[in-house]
Amino acid sequence: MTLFAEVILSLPLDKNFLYIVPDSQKDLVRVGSRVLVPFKERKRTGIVIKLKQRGVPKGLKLKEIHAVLDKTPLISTDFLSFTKKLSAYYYSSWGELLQASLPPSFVPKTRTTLSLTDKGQKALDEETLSDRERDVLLFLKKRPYSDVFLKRKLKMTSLSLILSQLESKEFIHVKKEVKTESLERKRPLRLEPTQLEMDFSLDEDSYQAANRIVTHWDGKTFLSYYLFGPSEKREAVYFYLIKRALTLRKKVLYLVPEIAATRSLIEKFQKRFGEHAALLHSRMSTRTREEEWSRIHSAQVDIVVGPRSAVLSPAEDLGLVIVDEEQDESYLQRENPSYDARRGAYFRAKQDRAILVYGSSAPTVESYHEFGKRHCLFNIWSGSSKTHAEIVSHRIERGLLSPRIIARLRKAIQEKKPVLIFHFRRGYASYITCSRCSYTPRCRDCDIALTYHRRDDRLVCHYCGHSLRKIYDCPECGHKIIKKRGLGIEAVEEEVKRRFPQIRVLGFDSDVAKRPKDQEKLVDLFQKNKIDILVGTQLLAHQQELSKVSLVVVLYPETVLVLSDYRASQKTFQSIIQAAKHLSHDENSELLIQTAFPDHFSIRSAAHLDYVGFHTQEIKFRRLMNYPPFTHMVEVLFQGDNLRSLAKQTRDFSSLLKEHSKDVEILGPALAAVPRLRGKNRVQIILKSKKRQDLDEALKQTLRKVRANKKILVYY
DNA sequence: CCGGTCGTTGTG
DNA sequence: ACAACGACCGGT
Repeated sequence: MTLFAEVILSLPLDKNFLYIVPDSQKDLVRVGSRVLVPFKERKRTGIVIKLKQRGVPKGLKLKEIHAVLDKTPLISTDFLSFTKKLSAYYYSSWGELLQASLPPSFVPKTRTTLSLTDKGQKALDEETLSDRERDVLLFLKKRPYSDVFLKRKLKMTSLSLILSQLESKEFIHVKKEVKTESLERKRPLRLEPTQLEMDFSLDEDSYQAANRIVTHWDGKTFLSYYLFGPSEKREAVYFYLIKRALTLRKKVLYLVPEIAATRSLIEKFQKRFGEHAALLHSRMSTRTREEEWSRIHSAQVDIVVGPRSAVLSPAEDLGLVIVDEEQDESYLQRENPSYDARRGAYFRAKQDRAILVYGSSAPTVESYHEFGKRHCLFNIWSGSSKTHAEIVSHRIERGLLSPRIIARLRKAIQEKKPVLIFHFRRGYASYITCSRCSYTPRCRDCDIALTYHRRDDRLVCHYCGHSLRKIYDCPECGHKIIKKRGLGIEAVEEEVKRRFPQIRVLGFDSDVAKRPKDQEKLVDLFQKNKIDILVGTQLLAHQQELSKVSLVVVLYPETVLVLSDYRASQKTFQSIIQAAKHLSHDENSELLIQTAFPDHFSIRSAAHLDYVGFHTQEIKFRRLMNYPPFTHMVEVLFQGDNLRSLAKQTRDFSSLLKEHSKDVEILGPALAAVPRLRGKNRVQIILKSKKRQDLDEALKQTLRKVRANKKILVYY
C-alpha cells in the first residue's frame, strides 16, 4: 500500500498538495512534520496535515516527498487546528500563517545562485548577444548573485526566460541548493529556581474581579473576561492570575501592543519570572528569535510575552491568555497573512480551554459592548484620580497655541514643572501650497500630499516614505511656494521654543527617535529633568516609563477624528486617554485640550475621562449606521496598475457578490481611502452583514470564481 | 516575422 | 507567489 501525505505550503492559495511518501520515510513522517517537497523544479518546505492510503484522485502524477525534516512532529495538531480556524476567519492562507509562526530558517527552500561561465565571459567579448542578455551577463561579471536579487536589481520582465536561454547556451551556471540547518541549538537552561518577586496587593474591586475569575477557573473550561481600568491595577490582576496559572502547571500567553516591546517591559518580566518567561518581539535578531522559539516549543518557559505575532508562538497547554491594551490597533496585521491577534487569542484560548482576559482603560466599542452584555466585564476604576480637565476652543488661524495654553505653560515653567504636549501629526506641515495657483506637491506614486519636514528640509510621503528636497518655487507658475497647512509637531516645537527661548524643549516622534533605544534615551533624559517640555506624537503617548507630570496638553485631537474611518471617534477618544495617562494623580494636575471641535462627544467625554459616556453615544452611532459590533465588516482591497481593468475586476466581483448574497450590504466599488499607493491604484469593496455566516457564504462563493490581486481585511 | 509585453493558468 | 504559456502589439 502506498502512503500519501497532504501537505500545506506557504503560498497565497487555499489549497493543499498531495505527495507520495516513499517507503524509506514511512516510519518517520507524521502529521505536523515539516517535509521538503519538490514543487515546480524547486524544493519547498511544507507541513504534513494528513496522511492517507486511499482517496487519491486518479490521473494525477504525484511526486515524492524529498525528505522529512523532523524526527518528531514540529507542529501539534492543536496548533494546526488553531491556525486553520484563524486563517479561515481572516481569509488568509493557512500555509502563510503557519510559515509566519516559524523562524525563517525553519522553512528552507531552494535558493538559486547564478554565475558567469568561461563561455559566457567569451560571449561578452564576441557581441553576439541581445541587449538584455548582455545586461544580465555584465551584472554577473562582478560576482554570482541569487535570482531574487537579480530580479530586484534589473527590474526586467520575463527575466526567467532570458536566464533559461543563457543557461541552455551554457553562458551562465545555475546552482540550486537547499540549506537545512539542524534545529538543535538550544541555549542551555539555567535551572536555578528563580525567586519570584510578586506583590499581590489588590484593592477591593481588583480583588473581586480576580477572585471571580479564579473561582470559575477549573483548568478545563474556556472562559473569557474583560478588565476595564487603569494599567497598574490591571497589571496587578494579571500577575495574580499568572501565579494561579503557574500553580496549575499551565502556560501563560501575555500579549502587549507592538510599541510596548521595550526594555522596561522585558526587565520587568525577567525580574519577576526570570527564565520562566520568554520574550518575543519584532526587533529581535533571527538567532535570538530561534532560541526563544525553541525554548517555548520545548516547554522550557511558562510565560510567553510579546506583540501580536506572539499569538502564533508554539506554546502548548495554555491555561491563561492575556491581551493587554485591547484597544490597540497594532494587534491587527494588515499585511498578508492578515489576522487580528485579539481574535487569535480567543481561538487560541478556546483551543486550549484556557482563561482569556482582555484589558484596557479605553476598550474598543465592540468588546465593551460584548463583554458588558455577557456580564463578564469588571470595572476596576474605583479610587482613581480626579483630574481637572479643560477644553480650550481654538481655531488654528489665530495661532498654533491659544493664549490660555501659553499662560498655563508659563505658569508651569515658573513653577519648574515638566510638561508634556501632544500633537498627533508628524512633520512641520501636512502639505505646502503655492500662494498664487494653489499647486500642492504630491507623491508621484501615492496621490498623497507630501508632508514638509523642516528638520531635514524635505518633502516626505508618509505612506511610502519617498522624499525629495523641499521646493521653493512653484513648478506650475514659478511663484514662491509659501503657504504651509496642517501644522505638525515640528511647528509646535518651534512655537514653544520661540515663546520660551530659555527652556529646554524637545520633539519626540518617529523621525527623531525611530529606534526603541533612542526613544529610551529621550525618556531617560526627561526622567532626569534634563528636558522641561517634551512635544510628541502618538509615539510619546505610548511610552510606558515616562514620569508623570502635572500638566498635559493635547493639541487638536481632531486630526485623528477626520480620518474616514468608522472608528475615528474611538481613536480620538483613545488618543486623549493615552495622553492623559501621563498625568500625576495629585489634586493640581491638569489636562488641557485645545481643539476646534470643543463640542464633539469623543473629545468632551475624553476630557472627563468618561469612557462610559463615550461608549453610550458611540454605540448608538454604530447601531444606527450598521457598523460593528452590530454587523460584521470586511474590506476587499484591489490593487493594480490599470484603473480601467481594476474597475472591471471590481464591478465583476461586486455583481458576483450580489448574486450570492443574502442579507449582505455591499458598499462600492469605490476608490480606497488612499487611492494610489506605491504606484498602484487601489479600489475597495466593503461588505457588511448581521450574520457572519451570510457574509462568509457570499465571499467564499465569489472568491471561488475570481482571481485578482486583492487583499482581504476582516474588521469584525 | 520577431522580440517583447500582458493577462491567464497551474502548481501534486 | 511564481513560472510557464498563449494572445496581442508594434516595429520592420
